[in-house]
Amino acid sequence: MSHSNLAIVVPFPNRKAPGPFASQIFFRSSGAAIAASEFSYSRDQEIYGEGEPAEYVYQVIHGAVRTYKLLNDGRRQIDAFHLPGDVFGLDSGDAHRLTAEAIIDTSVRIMKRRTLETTANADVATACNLWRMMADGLRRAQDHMLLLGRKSAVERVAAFLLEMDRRLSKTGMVALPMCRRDIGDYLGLTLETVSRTLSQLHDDDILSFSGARHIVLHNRRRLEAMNA
Amino acid sequence: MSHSNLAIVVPFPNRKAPGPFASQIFFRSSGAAIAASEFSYSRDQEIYGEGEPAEYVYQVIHGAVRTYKLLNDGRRQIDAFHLPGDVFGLDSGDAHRLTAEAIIDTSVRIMKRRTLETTANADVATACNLWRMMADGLRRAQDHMLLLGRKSAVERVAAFLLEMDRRLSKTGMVALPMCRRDIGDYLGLTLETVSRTLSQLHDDDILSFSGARHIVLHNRRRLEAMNA
DNA sequence: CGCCGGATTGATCAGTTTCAAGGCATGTGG
DNA sequence: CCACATGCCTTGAAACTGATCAATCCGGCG
Repeated sequence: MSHSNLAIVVPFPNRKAPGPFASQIFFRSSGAAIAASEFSYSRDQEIYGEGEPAEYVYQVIHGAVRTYKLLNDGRRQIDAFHLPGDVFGLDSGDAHRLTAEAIIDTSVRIMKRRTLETTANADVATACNLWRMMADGLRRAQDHMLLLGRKSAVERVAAFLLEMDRRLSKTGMVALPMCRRDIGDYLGLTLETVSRTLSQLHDDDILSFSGARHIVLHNRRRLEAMNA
Repeated sequence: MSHSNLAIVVPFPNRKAPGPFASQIFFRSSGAAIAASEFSYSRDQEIYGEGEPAEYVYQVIHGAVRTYKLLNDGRRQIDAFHLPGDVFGLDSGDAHRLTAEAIIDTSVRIMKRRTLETTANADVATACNLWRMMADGLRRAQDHMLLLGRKSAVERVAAFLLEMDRRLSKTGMVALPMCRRDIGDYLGLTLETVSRTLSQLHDDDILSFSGARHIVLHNRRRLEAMNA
């Protein structure tokens, strides 16, 4: 799989983005070609650190990745969860502005930034796709600022559940790769508040559990109404 | 001034960005040319609304602009304040995702998105500048998510003061164009909390007032320490 | 079977919001 | 030129939401 020819193609440009930097990257034998390799990371392993030179762009093959920022005293804000198909590490000038870690065992495809830049300079389609991915990231960040700045705990958790349902629900079941603390650090809440809110939604028959990380949504409409 | 030839040029690519979409746009007689016009808006006038087709990109000439999102019940999150030189309206695919309003009487330079796109397709320098502006916006959003999700009221206000000091302090005096409510809606606080926090910083001799909207910072180091 | 990390739940606490009153500056009209 | 109206800002007191501290509890795994 490594060192194959690669081009960036967005299969359905008009479809709603399924997640952060949502465009899919597919292998293709013709057209602009970019060398790519596969890498694997185990649970909690760092992929890159804030401030490190940003040499590569990544696409999740399977697993899940969190990107975050820290304050001196350890407070953490998770910027985004990256799921299979998502591209991350594209934001960044010379240096990464976030830390990226595997949430669970994860494999990624990596591409050299420089190669990507060169390709984008020559190939308008590639440039457009990169632009679209960047714009998606910005849109997500803007929506998330509204959540962090103005939504209540229930509204945040409802938004999170709907996002995850949309992005990783296969069989009507949401299988969360991340722990309660990660969810809290994504939503600007404590893990206890996340847990309490989920329990409350369970009591209200809006969802049910099969183990803490497997959730079935029973009433998306009510969740959407809560999302404000 | 209207319908002059225009090209996007970043004067000091390596300098720290002074604000959102910080690159400066200058008139130039040669090189890629884009028709631009000037427009004026009075205090509180809407420039564009969320959901409207995004036909233009804007650059503040003088004045100040807020871009924000609303929830159904009127809760508001201000995404950014745009000051002279700043470009806004660049995020957006076909439709604006934010509402833009003049905070005070404001004049802007407008450029057609399509023209800009066409130019960017042909001119690598223009494309790079657009990319840089977009990346700056994303970086700002990421920093702001950390603030909204994890910082205390004092830390938020300290961050705001340092940002405004950097961006619009001429004579050591920060002349704020926006009211306390705007500041609150930017920082995810109420206007009362903003006011109380500023009073507290005044009591601690970190700043002084010449009227509510003219602030002199006396101890940037302490503010920076508070910024966490 | 028992261990261990993660999750839940409870009780209390703190920070911020909310509600309410009053002050100050600006500008307008008498 | 002054009085008053208006909008913004400050300040106070009380209420509330979510955080913190502290036990369990549960489930997956050795």
